[in-house]
Amino acid sequence: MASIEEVAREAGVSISTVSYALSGKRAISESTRSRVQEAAQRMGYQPKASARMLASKHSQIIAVTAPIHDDTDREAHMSFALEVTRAARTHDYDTLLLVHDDAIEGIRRTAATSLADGIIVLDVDANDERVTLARTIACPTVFVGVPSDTTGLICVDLDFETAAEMAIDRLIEAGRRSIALISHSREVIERQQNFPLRFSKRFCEYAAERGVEFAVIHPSADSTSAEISALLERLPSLDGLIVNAGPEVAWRVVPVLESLDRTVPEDISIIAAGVPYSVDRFPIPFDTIPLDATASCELAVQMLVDQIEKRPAPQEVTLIPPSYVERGSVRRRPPAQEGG
Amino acid sequence: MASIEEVAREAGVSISTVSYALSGKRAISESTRSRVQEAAQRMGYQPKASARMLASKHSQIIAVTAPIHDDTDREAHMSFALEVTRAARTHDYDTLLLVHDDAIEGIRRTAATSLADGIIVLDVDANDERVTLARTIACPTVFVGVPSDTTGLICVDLDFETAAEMAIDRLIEAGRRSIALISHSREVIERQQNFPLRFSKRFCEYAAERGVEFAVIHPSADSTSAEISALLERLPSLDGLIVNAGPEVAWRVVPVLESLDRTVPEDISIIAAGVPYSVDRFPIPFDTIPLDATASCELAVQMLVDQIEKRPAPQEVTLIPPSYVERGSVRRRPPAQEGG
DNA sequence: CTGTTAGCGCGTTCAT
DNA sequence: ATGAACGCGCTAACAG
Repeated sequence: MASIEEVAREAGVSISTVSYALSGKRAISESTRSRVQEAAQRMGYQPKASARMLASKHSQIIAVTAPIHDDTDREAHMSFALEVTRAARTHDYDTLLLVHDDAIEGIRRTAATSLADGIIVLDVDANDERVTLARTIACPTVFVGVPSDTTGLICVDLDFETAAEMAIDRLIEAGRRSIALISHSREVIERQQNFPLRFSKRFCEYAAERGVEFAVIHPSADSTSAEISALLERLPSLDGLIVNAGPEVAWRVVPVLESLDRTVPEDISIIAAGVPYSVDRFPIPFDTIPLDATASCELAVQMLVDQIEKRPAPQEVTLIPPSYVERGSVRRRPPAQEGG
Repeated sequence: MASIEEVAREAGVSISTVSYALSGKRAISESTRSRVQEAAQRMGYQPKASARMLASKHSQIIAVTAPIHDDTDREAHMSFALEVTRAARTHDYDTLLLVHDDAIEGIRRTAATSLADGIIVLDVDANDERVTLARTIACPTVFVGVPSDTTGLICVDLDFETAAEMAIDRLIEAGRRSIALISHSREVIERQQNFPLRFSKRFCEYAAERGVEFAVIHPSADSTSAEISALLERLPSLDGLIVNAGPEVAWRVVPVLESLDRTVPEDISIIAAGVPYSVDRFPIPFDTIPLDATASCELAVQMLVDQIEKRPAPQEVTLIPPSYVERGSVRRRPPAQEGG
């Protein structure tokens, strides 16, 4: 309510002195500074956001675009939005949520009106329309996720390729030789959400490289049981599973396997990889290569703020190295009797 | 990028003419208006948000506070945040997300700096600290949820009391005489999140009124099975269940009942009431009295915008009448053989 | 009734 | 440490 002018009067100094005293952008004698600060305190002075924005050319607002599809995991979405917001606050930014069906409109508008100083793009598809847009607007943008053409973009994400390798390595180390990937549903794949694609692509390549038998399925929550049954018919000697799918699917895996007379982790060892939810409280907790929303978002916000504040952002794509958390769903198997 | 001045020059008129032509707040001859509009279009003119805010004293921004606890249902949270955002856009407002641990700070700051024109409060506890704060700030506020003392507040929510009655009535109509409520976890209750309290309170009152046997349990996801077993020992003739709990609990109910040799809906009929998630794809879809995020949020935003734009908001508390959706989880039971 | 001039809102920052 | 210009759009008051 109180304006800078009233504070100035109260403290018996000029307006600019108040501004400098409070912002610290110029040296002010200790006595005046404290008088000013007390006056500001007393009157509950808060600079009007609009005036500050107009004068400083910074809104201290970051727009977050998170389009919602029917198949999006809202829980994961919320976690990322939450973490972006948290991280932004540590840099003194607020976040504007753009979840409208027309993401393009929101981005264009917030950028064109200088409502937002920068943009965080969540849930990136391989050929995301927001990619093209990001190149045309003059507003710092960071993608949490990696589209297929990253030219001129700044992207942050878990290193899904290495995660896939790591998961396979672990299973092979445990003596597993027939490994399947339970990937995301067909809808997600068709929409070309990119991290499931990247993960499954590298899974296939690397499994072939390492010379193990492998397969990929794309169940939805409803079809989990049927798809796993079919999988076991195709790969009767299946002894390793990597789960890179939504929680609804993931948490049905063990019950389904048990109904098919397979024990976990003895008959079949399981790793959840690149999943943003916690698998602690599953019937059998899975070894996990977590998709850490906090880490991705903090890094993304950091890079965005660097861009906004003109610190040069060095590289286009930053991949976060995966980590491995053991919880007992992978067990060493005695070497199979060779050749039957 | 282009300013109003450049548009004025391009169109060969004064700045104010441009403003009036674009805002429509005064009549402008058709010829000039179209010239102005074309010029604005051509130059991609968008008024700078900060300047507009400063001049108009409106930010066109609504702050949304949604504190996250360990036990909050992030999916539901996201749905509400999403719906508020959608609704806000239809009134030409954007939404600022306040999920910081310190909700108070966020509210105070956005209100004091006039960053936000109004505030939507989600996930309201019975004695929510944000209630006191809302009374002290001069910023329009609407609560989605009803705290215990609503003096001077504007609140919108599902009518949980009537929902409880409706669920009981339905079960009694179906010949059920021993009804339990599966309520939210103990953590939620201890935090005094208010709608579970309101629902279970009315459930007990009304069940007693109607003269049926009743009980309430508060399982967490992990303890669902154990708590339901115990419930059946306490109420061996249990034949009706009302579920007002999170999805993790809800979706375990049927498997647990089946493991205890109870069939649904024959032995035990079930209604999900006041839940914000879809129960369509449960093993057995439940009859539902939905907690409709869209309806609540649209109404809340409408009332907030009315307040902001000084249309008088008449009442303190607006309760949305519940609706009943049949999906086949309630079945009429032949009248029990009286007295054994 | 249409168009213009002028002043405002409120911090920030340069030049003195 | 201060006065004054500035950022940019809105709108009341005035003129044609």
